[in-house]
Amino acid sequence: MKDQYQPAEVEAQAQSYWQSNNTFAVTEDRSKEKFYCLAMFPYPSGKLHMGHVRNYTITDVIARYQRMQGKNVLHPMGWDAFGLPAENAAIQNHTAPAKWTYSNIEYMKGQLKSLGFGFDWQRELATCQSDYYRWEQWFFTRLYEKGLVYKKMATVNWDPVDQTVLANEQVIDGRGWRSGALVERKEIPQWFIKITEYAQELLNSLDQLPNWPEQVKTMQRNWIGRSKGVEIDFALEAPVAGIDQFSVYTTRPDTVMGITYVSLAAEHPIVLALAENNPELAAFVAECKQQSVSEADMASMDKKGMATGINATHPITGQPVALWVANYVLMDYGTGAVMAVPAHDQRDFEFAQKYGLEIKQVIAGEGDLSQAAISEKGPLVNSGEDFSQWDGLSFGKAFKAISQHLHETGKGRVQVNYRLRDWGVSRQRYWGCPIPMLNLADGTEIAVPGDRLPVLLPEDVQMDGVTSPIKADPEWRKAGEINGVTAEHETDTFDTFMESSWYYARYTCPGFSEGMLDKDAADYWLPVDQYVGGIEHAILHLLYARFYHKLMRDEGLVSSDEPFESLLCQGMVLADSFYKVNDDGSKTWYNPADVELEKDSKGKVISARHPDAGELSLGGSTKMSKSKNNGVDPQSAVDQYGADTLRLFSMFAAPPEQTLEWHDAGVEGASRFLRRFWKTVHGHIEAGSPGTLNAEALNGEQKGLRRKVHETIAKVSDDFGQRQTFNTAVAAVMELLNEVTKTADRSSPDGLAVEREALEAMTALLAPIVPHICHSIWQALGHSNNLVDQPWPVADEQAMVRDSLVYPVQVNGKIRAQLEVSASASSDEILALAQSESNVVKFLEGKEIKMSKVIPGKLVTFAVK
RNA sequence: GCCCGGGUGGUGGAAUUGGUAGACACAGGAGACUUAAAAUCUCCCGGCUUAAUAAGCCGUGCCGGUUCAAGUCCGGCCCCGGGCACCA
Repeated sequence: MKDQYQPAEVEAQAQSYWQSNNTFAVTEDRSKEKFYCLAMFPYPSGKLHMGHVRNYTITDVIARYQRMQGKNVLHPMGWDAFGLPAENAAIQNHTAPAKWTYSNIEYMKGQLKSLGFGFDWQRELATCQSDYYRWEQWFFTRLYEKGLVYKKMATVNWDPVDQTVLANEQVIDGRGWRSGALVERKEIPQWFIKITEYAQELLNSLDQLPNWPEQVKTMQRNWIGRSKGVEIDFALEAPVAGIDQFSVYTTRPDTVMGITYVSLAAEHPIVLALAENNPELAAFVAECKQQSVSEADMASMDKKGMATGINATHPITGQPVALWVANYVLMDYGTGAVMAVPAHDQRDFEFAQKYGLEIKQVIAGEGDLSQAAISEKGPLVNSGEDFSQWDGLSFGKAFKAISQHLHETGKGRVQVNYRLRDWGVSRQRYWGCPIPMLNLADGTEIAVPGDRLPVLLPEDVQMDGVTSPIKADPEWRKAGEINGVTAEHETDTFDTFMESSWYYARYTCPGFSEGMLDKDAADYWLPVDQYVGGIEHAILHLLYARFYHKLMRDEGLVSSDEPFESLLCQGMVLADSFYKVNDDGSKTWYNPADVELEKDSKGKVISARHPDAGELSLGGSTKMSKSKNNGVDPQSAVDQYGADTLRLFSMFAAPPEQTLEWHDAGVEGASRFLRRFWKTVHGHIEAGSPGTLNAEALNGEQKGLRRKVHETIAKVSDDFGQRQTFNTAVAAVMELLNEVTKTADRSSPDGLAVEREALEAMTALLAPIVPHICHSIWQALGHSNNLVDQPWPVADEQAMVRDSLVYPVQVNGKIRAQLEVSASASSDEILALAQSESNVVKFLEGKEIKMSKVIPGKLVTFAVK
């Protein structure tokens, strides 16, 4: 063993050992318990960032820990390779998205290998390869045949200058990111998958996921948003373009007597018909179209409306109700019409105040109706002469009575609704999986027949920055004739969530060419035992993957109901961001690595400079992202300190669920610890051969060290296996090394035996986190087996027994003394001793003891008056 | 705006079921070793009272409550982060 720790050499040696022994390749070994450990696969954006390092270190630690428990562990890796950034990069760098993507994959794969992650690389897959996406196409055609897929008009962001559809991310302050033109809403035909048919099951089976964070389940429940309400029909006073009625949905039928107007979406057929003969209304409709489709933008914009000039009839009172057009009502959600009760809904209240509409209280409650709506539920009031029997009813009773009345008069029905909307999977972009549909000259469409799959995406293309190459190429569209009718390929591609919704299943049989999944392999490995990924995926990705799993189950491809048995959502890795405002008001973001910081005496950043750009503004600590250019490249840390140091630091810096604010400082400490560990082992080996450990023959100090060893084993096992708090596990091992350095006795064989036991335990406990250095040390300690397969150490209860305990003594909740007592002392004995402690006596003197108690193993407490 | 999290020393964090707030580190300070530097080692390190110790008081975003005891539970607020369906 060398006396100096040399990470580059140690890491190269361990990595080549694993590679030549094929250590991480696994098969369906039915003699062992399986464990499928999965990290969310990366988008190949160019380089790894700290979020990746954090994510894959967590799964690698869990995978290696489970393997040391004797399990057959699958830990695969692949690439979420389709997506928008490839198109942008291709335009910028005058290359093709495929070429850019493949070269990123190659580079990032090298980085992953240099970090020593134990992936089974034989199972690597990239979603942009046709042997992957062909099965996604096949599956979509199956869903189409089953009636789970349909086409409808849906709204997109339209850039009128570039004549192109924009992603929400590409709309900045209502304008297209490249053209700067005001974005418009546009309706185009798009494909949808009926996730709403599975809404109830997706909701119910959340209850069968005890190992998912409560936070994520709550978010998904709210997203699905099951509600029970009433659909109510409104008749128009006079038909408009043949339409004589419309419907609204409400969860508050108890407030119907307070309806004073109804809001329609700008795209509502009634509004469109009226606008034809009303230029003012047409102008307002056009104005409503000039905004982004994102819900966040909708909710934060100014609420605007305009009276249509026509009335509907209140379904119960028969009174006229004014019809308004409002910019916050969207045709895509629900019925495109909303009943308004300004007295009991805050948004309606603000709208009514702005336009001077009637506010009619029909629910009793605390509050001032000239200031705000009373939105809490309460007893009904002002139901009117004909319906005075409803006055005083609670919400539940009113719901029943009013929905019953609507049902009997044929003007409404109780209905369960979901906030969840069907999954729109059409994208008007090039770098994605072609949607396997054929558009026929007669206006109908059919699925691409199985013998014509896959529909290949050409990779050798030129991007012009505006039109998708497959949309621009008439040759690509040509699909011959079907039953004598000319057919053309659909030129839209799939949402990339389609690929990430089933990759976890394909890892079980990545080379299978007979079908989407090899059922034997899929049934052996699935469900995933531990899934780890960023909290930002808590809703969309995880909901779509759960949905896909149920679709695959119903197709007979998998046997389980849920894809991910246990979920760990790591917090985001944040980094400081820095920008400069350009002349046109846009911002240029500078990478933290290139920014010089000036700090005050307390270490707080007060200003930032860039060598070229000069003084910068502070953008705060935000999620590492391309758009803010604040990704931190882990490569420099690997080059300087080695992979183990980076792995150790990223596990030590914070618990996994918590956001991690990245600062370079601190990595040094992890490196120092590894050097000390190496040096201690080296010194121990130089000191001579240990004797056989004889627990009975040890002196007090040796017993003390041994107790610490076994306490640490117990603590780390709990932290890895149950709590998943890797930071405290590392801290516990650091404490043990401090103890070894301080108290190890190298002058006797007994002392060396205790130290040997401590160092071997530390090596095994740290192996999942810093596998390279542990691999070397394990060999240096005379072992010839692969540490990866070494059984996890077990704490010896006997070694942890204590002779005496120290109790803090509280009087009225304040600590007044520390009391050392024999471990066998009774509560009464402990109380008596505590009462005679001089500093305790001081606070008990002349007072009446109201309560005294010993909490075994914890503390002694008195309450006095 | 709506849904979900978070806020503890100069910094990252610890405190697992209401029971010793600040483990373990980073940064900083003092010293040892060294011709010097790096590395390493030792000690100090929330605030206040005190020469110092003993000891005491205050202290976990803010305000209030429950309890012998609150970082932890309850009510109200402030700030920060994530998601909001076409970023992945």
